Amino acid sequence: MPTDRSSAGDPARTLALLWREPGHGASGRGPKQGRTIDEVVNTAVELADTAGLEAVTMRRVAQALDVAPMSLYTYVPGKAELLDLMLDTVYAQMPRADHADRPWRARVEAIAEENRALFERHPWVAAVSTVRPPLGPGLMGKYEHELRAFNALGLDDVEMDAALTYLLSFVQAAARAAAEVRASQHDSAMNDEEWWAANGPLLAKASDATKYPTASRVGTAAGETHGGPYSPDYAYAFGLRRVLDGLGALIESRVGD
Amino acid sequence: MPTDRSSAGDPARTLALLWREPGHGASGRGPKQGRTIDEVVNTAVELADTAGLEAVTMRRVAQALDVAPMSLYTYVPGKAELLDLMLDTVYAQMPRADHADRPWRARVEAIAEENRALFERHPWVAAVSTVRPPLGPGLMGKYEHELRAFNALGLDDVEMDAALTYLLSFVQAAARAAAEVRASQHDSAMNDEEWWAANGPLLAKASDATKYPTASRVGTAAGETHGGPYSPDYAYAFGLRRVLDGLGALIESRVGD
DNA sequence: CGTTACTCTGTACACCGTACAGGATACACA
DNA sequence: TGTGTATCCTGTACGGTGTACAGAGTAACG
Repeated sequence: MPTDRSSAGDPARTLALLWREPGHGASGRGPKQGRTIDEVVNTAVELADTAGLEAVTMRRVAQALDVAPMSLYTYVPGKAELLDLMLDTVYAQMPRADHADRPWRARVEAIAEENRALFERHPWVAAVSTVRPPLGPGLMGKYEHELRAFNALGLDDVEMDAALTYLLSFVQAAARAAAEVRASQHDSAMNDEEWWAANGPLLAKASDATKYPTASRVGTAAGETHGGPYSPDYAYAFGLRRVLDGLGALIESRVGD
Repeated sequence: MPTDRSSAGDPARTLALLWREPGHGASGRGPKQGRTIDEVVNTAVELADTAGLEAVTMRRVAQALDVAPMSLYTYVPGKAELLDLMLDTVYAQMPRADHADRPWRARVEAIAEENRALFERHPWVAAVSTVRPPLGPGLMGKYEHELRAFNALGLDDVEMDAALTYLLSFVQAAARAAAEVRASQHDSAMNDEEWWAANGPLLAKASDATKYPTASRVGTAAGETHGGPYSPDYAYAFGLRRVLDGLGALIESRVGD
């Protein structure tokens, strides 16, 4: 359930919020705000971390801040912009250690790991859309940092962006799948093994192995190996190697390295 | 917004529905159902195709069938199971041409294209979760067909499953991104170019290019090349080459080919 | 000191999935 | 043939969502 992100509403207002420009209530007239934007955003992030993105409702955020729901709209134009601010905040908190002296594979793998850690600490991030990202300081710093991993590899600017997008898209897809697995185990009250045990026999009866020989052989082998129909960890490890090899084919065709 | 899928409720009931087992109202007592399950599912699919997944509500599906909303619950245990049936239905309609005589790259690329076509005809499919897929005839046929592309490449069963999962995950992520771009252009009343034109200058003022030199250089180059912040077509073409190269490194390490 | 801009709040609306109870229907069986 | 009963269909209702709107209170400006 990727929740809606800003893109609606006034882009200028959204940018001003992201960069914390003083605007809006700068005239000073009227009562001061009882909370700060950062308190609102941090509360929402904590709520999302502990209770999931679907728990981030204007009413619940307001309740956590001990404020009436409609008061939030004096801090933020709407929920979409709040999500933008949440995203940029967690982006800003990511580590930015310099990897310049390491070989390119290690650099790229480090970027992947940093993002994997982000999705582990904030699983809800995997569920929100990242086309048209929130152009705040958090994203800019992240983008700058991550692009550097692709420096001096013989790629042109457009290819650098594409390579990074490709890498991040893989990590996000893996994290999304992992989050979906966790969610399905949580709200179905039966874990993967139980589900597999309950569905396997029924499935064998309904579909016969003679009609889908490859599928039943491979599916059974994979299911037994992973202890369920899908293993996020294995999929990430397997996929990351392919991603690195795929980028390697491009990079090594450009520079001897 | 990946909507919830079954996994809740009785797995046996769901499987019986997917395989169209006669069960449930088989006793014949009472009035006959005025619609068929297929009518319900097909109506929901059409609704999703033309108006998006968020338009698929029990009320709207019922209205399209000229039936009271609660009547749907005599055909289907709930919305999650309806989604399972929708998914399996569109899976069943995918082409299954035999690619056995073509080289492996062409086979794998054909699988990618078939899925890309699926996501183009039914954009909502990209938004629903595929861990714990609906184990119906549609999915089984698809799985069987797609696994064959990885036959005789020296991969063991677990690797075949992982390779296919990796490929499909890429295509789905690309389709998701494409759908999100379309959605953001649709509901924000401004297309990517307008958004870029509106945000570019503001962004340049807020963030300065000296602080994010790589980001602004690369971002500008990519934005100008794609006519916006993200080009789904370019990302797909770029990514598919990397995916094939990455799988190639694995495959060619197993068999001389 | 009055005006005015601003914060905060309660109420209300349209929508969602679906639990529940009751009426209509048509087969199974005495 | 009459009756019991399983099933279909329906209307109403509940708790949830984001947020539009109107009003009350507050503090700085002219």
